[in-house]
Amino acid sequence: MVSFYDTRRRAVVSFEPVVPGQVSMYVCGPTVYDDPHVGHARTALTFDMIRRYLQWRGFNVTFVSNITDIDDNIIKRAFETGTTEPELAARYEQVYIDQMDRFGIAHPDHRPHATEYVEEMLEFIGDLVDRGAAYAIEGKGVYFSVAAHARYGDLIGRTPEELREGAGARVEVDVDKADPLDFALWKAAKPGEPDWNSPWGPGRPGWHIECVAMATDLLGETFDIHGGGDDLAFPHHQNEVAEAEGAELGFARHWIHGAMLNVNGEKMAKSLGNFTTLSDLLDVYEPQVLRLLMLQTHYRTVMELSDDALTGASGALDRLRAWHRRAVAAGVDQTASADADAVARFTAAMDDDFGTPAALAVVFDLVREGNAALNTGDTSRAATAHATVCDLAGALGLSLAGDDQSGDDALTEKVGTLLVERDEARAAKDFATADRIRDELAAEGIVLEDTPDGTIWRKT
RNA sequence: GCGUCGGUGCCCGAGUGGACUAAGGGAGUGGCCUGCAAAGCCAUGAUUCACGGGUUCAAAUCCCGUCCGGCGCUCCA
Repeated sequence: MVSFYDTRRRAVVSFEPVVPGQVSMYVCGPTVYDDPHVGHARTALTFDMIRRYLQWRGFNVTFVSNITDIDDNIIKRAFETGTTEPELAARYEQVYIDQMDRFGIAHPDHRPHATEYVEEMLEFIGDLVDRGAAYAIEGKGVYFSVAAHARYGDLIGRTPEELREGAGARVEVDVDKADPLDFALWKAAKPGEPDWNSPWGPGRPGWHIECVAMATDLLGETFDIHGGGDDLAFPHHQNEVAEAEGAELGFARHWIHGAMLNVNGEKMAKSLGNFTTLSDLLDVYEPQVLRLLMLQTHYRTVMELSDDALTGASGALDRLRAWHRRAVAAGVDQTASADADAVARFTAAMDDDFGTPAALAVVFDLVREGNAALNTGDTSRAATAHATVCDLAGALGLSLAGDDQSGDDALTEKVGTLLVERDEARAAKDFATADRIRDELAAEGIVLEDTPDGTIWRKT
């Protein structure tokens, strides 16, 4: 049975969806005002992995991930760059989608936008006000009353009292609020800011209310999993919980948070000068290298990004691909069925809080087994290993095929001709000529591998 | 300051009471294979898991203390 760490319950729990066989999950997406960085990619990958695994495991998954297309940062950035908020948001949303596509993150089933849900949010805020869980402050907006939610803080294991002590430690407290912990549901518009009409005057929705409105609209009042980056647990997710429960919605049954990504021991952030956009990184390293590196670290462990780590993952990916090339060249039966024992080990690792590092260890063990089998000519065992590796790696979103070179017919023909020449030279023991051809190809980035079943070539 | 998570080999990084191998990957070294390479296989690599105490028949894993670091404390994936 699938189990995972539930942030709110602070324990690994067995997972049983509300509707057997169906999983509904909502993951907080980005606020689109800048290029996505590698940290965004990690969170996206974490939930992409969870989604793919649950699907591989046989669940029918409905995956929702939003776009926050109106907020303070968007307004500020639009002003700075002399554009409008909708234009800015649309532009960066496209950049986000493009880069995540490039990284191999599957599209969500629904990608709602905050600005499409203002009606629902206003209705929701009105309900909270009617219930006495929220109050308006003239000229400022509408606030949620944390006093109405006794469990406030439970998502991060703190009590309201403890949180009050911390409130104001870094940010000035608004003296108009009834409680320092109260937060905005609706923000009154300042001059020049985009606004929507509401019973409390023109303004725009607060951040937390967006996700509650979108998640419950698309997934129902109660759904299975709510995810997001670890830094969102408080206040964002905590406030979502307060709002939803203030309106007596079942809301998320489980909370999953992905750990941050650090560079040189520090969180990736522009202010620290260690900000790497996903685009820049993928210009240097293949998407699959980054995916493999991230999967080799457990999703709840703070991960370190460095060139050494990326280079290491690149080597690991090469190993996977070399095995695949070799197996295919050896003509193993590609319709062989998977090794049930290995699949069981993989499943056990993944069922235990999505243990991708241990799951990958199973895959690499199979690669060694398969290579050893080919060394001894045991193609049957190699075929089983090959089929299993393909299945399991595929479940994690890893493809063994690598860059397809078949598209470049001219190159294929040219290399093919040279390889024939080289084979003839080798047969005649004219190694000087054979090596000269190999060197020429190497100079063009073509690496040769001689196997008993012929020579394989690939681009580096 | 308060809270929380963590410090494992040259590097990345699993493992949270017990055996089997402190997983797996990268790098290194030795061997095999190869005409030579590449790929691959085998072997080797922490007698030890920040440091100091403690509990236990048994600790990387639990407890206490110290040092160091990440994240959160209403911008944040």
